[in-house]
Amino acid sequence: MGKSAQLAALQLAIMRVLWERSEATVADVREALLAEGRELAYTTVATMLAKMERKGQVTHRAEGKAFIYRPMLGQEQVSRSMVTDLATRLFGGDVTLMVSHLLDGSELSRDELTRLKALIRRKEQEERDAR
Amino acid sequence: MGKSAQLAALQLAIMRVLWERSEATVADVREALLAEGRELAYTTVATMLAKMERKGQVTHRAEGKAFIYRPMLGQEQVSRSMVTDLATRLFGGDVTLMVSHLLDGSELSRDELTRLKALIRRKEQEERDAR
DNA sequence: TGGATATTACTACCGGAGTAGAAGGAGCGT
DNA sequence: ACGCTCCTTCTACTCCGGTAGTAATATCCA
Repeated sequence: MGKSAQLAALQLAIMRVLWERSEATVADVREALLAEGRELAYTTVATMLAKMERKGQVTHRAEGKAFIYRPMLGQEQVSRSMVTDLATRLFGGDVTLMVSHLLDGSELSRDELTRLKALIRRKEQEERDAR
Repeated sequence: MGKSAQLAALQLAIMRVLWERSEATVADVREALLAEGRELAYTTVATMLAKMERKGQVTHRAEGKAFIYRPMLGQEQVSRSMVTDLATRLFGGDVTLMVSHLLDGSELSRDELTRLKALIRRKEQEERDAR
């Protein structure tokens, strides 16, 4: 059973950067966050990464003077556990309720709707195969 | 614009009790939480409710000796904002990704799948109407 | 009326997220 | 060799969620 990995806001933002680039220095992460509107001191990012390493969420190796950080949690794993956790806490696990709120809370392009239908069809297929 | 209402774990659990009963005393809330496995001291629940009142999440009126608390946030409102907030933080707002993880992370009955299809059809309809 | 009981009010504490300054080391250009 | 810049390390502080004890107060019952 995959352990439940909950990440707080900034931690998640940092992870997203690491996931995107596979690995990154403190400066890299900081710049990426800056580009999305989060102005943080260099040391703030460094401190966070150190704390996250202590918890096993990331690792680093030294390369020259700087540290290069890599994620230790998969995006899939984190996403899945955070999503299902929220679904549980909010709706007692009723997925349709969750999806319903998701749809209501956001504008959807026709393209996205098409993709959603495809997802469901695939899921139905799996369902059929399983029995 | 409905403001984004984020609730932490215990706060949400308390809210769920209030939503279910419309209103409740501290003892009521405590008992409900106890019934779902959270053993908390009476004063813990009271403190939490007081803190939540300071933030405008609940109100109370005195009736006899005890306070009766009522929620000040709608379940819809909170659900929607928490779900869309997570979708943003996790997938940059890509709803299909979110749904995808939701589907992968849980077993779905044929019934649920049917309901999901209905949801999407309804959404397509809205989309069409809107333009 | 007086004591037991239920309820609120106040205060305190812990841990974790988030934030950042100050200090110290390493490398580089000139 | 010197100073500048980039980097890590250490330390500290604030805020909030969660948790609960103790004190004060109201209520009810015998």
